[in-house]
Amino acid sequence: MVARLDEMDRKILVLLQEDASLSLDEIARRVGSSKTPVWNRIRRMREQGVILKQTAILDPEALGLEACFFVLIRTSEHEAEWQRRFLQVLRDRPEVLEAHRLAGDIDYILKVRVPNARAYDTFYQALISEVKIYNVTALLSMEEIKATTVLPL
Amino acid sequence: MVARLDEMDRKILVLLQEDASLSLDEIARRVGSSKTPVWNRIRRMREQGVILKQTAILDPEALGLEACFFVLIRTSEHEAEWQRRFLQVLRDRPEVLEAHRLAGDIDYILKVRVPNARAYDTFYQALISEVKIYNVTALLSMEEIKATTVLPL
DNA sequence: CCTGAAAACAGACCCCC
DNA sequence: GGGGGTCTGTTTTCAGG
Repeated sequence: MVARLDEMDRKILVLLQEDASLSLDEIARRVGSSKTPVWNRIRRMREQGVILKQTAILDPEALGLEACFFVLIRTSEHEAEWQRRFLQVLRDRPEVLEAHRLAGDIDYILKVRVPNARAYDTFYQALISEVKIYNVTALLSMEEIKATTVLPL
Repeated sequence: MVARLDEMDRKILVLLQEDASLSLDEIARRVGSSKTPVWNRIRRMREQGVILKQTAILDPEALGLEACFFVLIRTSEHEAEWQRRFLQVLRDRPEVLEAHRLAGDIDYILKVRVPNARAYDTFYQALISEVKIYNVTALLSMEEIKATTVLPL
């Protein structure tokens, strides 16, 4: 599962995380190599699943998605069928940007992006109507201090 | 701050969020337009800051970043100087992928990606040695159910 | 594994509608 | 604001060291 990468691979990944629109020539120049080897390494890392996709990062505020909530969920249900339905709801709802199953007394955490608090309430009502949940705490973000997709290499 | 976008702009953004490596011709074909108008719209959305950047999304597991923590922080300090130092630490630390200032009794939430629990402890020790913090709860992710950069349009 | 060249392709920008 | 064409640069492939 863990890919074996050398220093050159890592340098390429650092650059691609910063700006995936860099040309091969430019990447090659910055890592001290040339086009073809860089291209082969990128292709290999794609095939290995190290590079998952190439995406455009948008500004949520500019799109009117001005509210961000972290939702802490406790549940009494731990049956397979309940969990299957719960996960399906999370995956189907586009306002759920992240969902993790946790260790400890809180069972799940969600990150939810919506236009405003009203829209969060709509989401919340829909969620609890679809699956039974024991306890929910919503943490409202006042300020996004940092948000990056760049992983530490 | 909120950009005015029409249906065509939104369709283009949906495609670019899915796969930013699509060619202009391909995007134009799928949204029912042609190269030049699509190119002009993308350029405009870049200039407006709707499109922030283009990036490669990597698989954290494949890079050996197998531990993910959500960190809930309470602080007694609310002075400007303390806050400035705290935010600087968060921005400087590459393992902090997200940081939000919250409303309510929890002051901050962080998302932290590290190779393992040992590395989290190292981060935690460094954090509390650099700034005074009243109370910290770390939530360990057992399973990433969903993680997307695709915003709902 | 790298270099260098060649071919296919896509981006950027024109002018005309 | 959209459409077509063109030049330029980039990606991708391949032969050879």
